[in-house]
Amino acid sequence: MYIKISLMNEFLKEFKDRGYFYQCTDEKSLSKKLNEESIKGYIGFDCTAKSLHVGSLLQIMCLRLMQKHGHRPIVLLGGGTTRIGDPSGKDKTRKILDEIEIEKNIKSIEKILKKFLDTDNEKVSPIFVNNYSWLKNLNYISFLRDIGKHFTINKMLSFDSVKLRLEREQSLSYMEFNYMILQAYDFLELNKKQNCLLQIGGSDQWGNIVNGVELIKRYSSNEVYGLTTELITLASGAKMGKTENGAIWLDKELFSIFDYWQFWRNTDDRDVLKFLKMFTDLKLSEIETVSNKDINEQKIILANETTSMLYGLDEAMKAESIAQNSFAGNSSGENLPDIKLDKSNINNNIINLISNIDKKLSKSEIRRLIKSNGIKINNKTISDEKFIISKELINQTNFIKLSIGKKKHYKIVF
RNA sequence: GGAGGGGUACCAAAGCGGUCAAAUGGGGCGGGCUGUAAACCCGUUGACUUCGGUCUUCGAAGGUUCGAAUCCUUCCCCCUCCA
Repeated sequence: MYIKISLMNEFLKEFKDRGYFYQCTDEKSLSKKLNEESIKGYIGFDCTAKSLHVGSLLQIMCLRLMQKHGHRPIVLLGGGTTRIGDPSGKDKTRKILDEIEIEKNIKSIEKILKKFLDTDNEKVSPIFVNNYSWLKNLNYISFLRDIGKHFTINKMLSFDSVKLRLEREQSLSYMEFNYMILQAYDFLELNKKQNCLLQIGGSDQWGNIVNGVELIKRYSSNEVYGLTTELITLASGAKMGKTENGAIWLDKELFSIFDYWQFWRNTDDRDVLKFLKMFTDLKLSEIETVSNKDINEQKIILANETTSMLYGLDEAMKAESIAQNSFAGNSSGENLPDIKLDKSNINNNIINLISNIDKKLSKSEIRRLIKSNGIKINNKTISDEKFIISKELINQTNFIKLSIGKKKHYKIVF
């Protein structure tokens, strides 16, 4: 298993050095292959949501890394498999989405991926495929005969995705049970049509990936490879990219650029170095230099790198200056993005005003916030829930600054 | 198909006729300490409120009762064992 460093392929080496690597079906042979030629490799994305979130970022980084080393990524948008639902890591059967929604999701997800990937260089530009195009026409009987015969139930039952579900006594439908076969079939299809030799996925995809590799071996005797990435565990034990208020979306409509920057800025000390390696383009040698800096500076670098990768340098800089401005003591909030409110909010009650800004907050919650000193107007704590937003509060430049807690600041323009 | 167990707030889990808007833990939120970190401490965690209260919640629908998360009936869902 051990490979001399000198012989190890550059792509694989970086894959490991950056902490992506979890396991590989045949590392030595894959390394050799990658050294010999430029190959195509694929990653499948689920299309249950209208956007991707930070949880998919590692996979996206893998696609970028392939490009960087001259290999061509295939992005499989699971229009077909999303109709089934992957049981891996799930306790319950997911909602099954309707077709129109899935198609919509696919389009917007593709758009996001294109922001991350190099689409100009023809040799490595990503190939987008939708497995619905081949899955929809499958004939059940011939599929069972050609593909189904290569799978034994005995083995399928031994895969974690199935085993765990059964052990926990949660039901697993026959439909979901078939998911792994379909994913294996996807790989076969991509191998046949695109000569795709590699599938990358999260470590929870190992079973599905191995199935594909073995199916191809049996079906066509081709040798293909599977590679999985480390499951990202945060120091706090929480899941990466999920907060109480929802996912960290890679789409400014769903999650603002500033909040995205803030997400990275607020990284746990213990995760900073790991994230710099995983989610930035900084060279490992640069990261070493960075890691000697003050921890908060490191976080700013991390936030700038990740934000500019998705939204461009200008936006990242803007976010940084907003942050500096709103967290540096008694700033006026000048640089915050404008939130326009109707003039009728002048002379309105503070509770109504906040409720108009953040629809998710109930009035009871706002009252609670006021009681516990969580609300500020122009940096002054408001302790009276009957407080009226008077004209006098609005400053020369025609806005007021509203702070909810320590981290949420709004510039309200009338 | 038969026998049993169970469905309680974001999650887990108590309650088993009134004192239950519902113990406790986790999570979340706010405050304190700090570094926009962690750990720790405090508060809070159904909605609306003129702060007096009012309204809606314990799988669903009915019923008994002055009064139900708690008792009864029917239905739906989950699990275990037997066939």
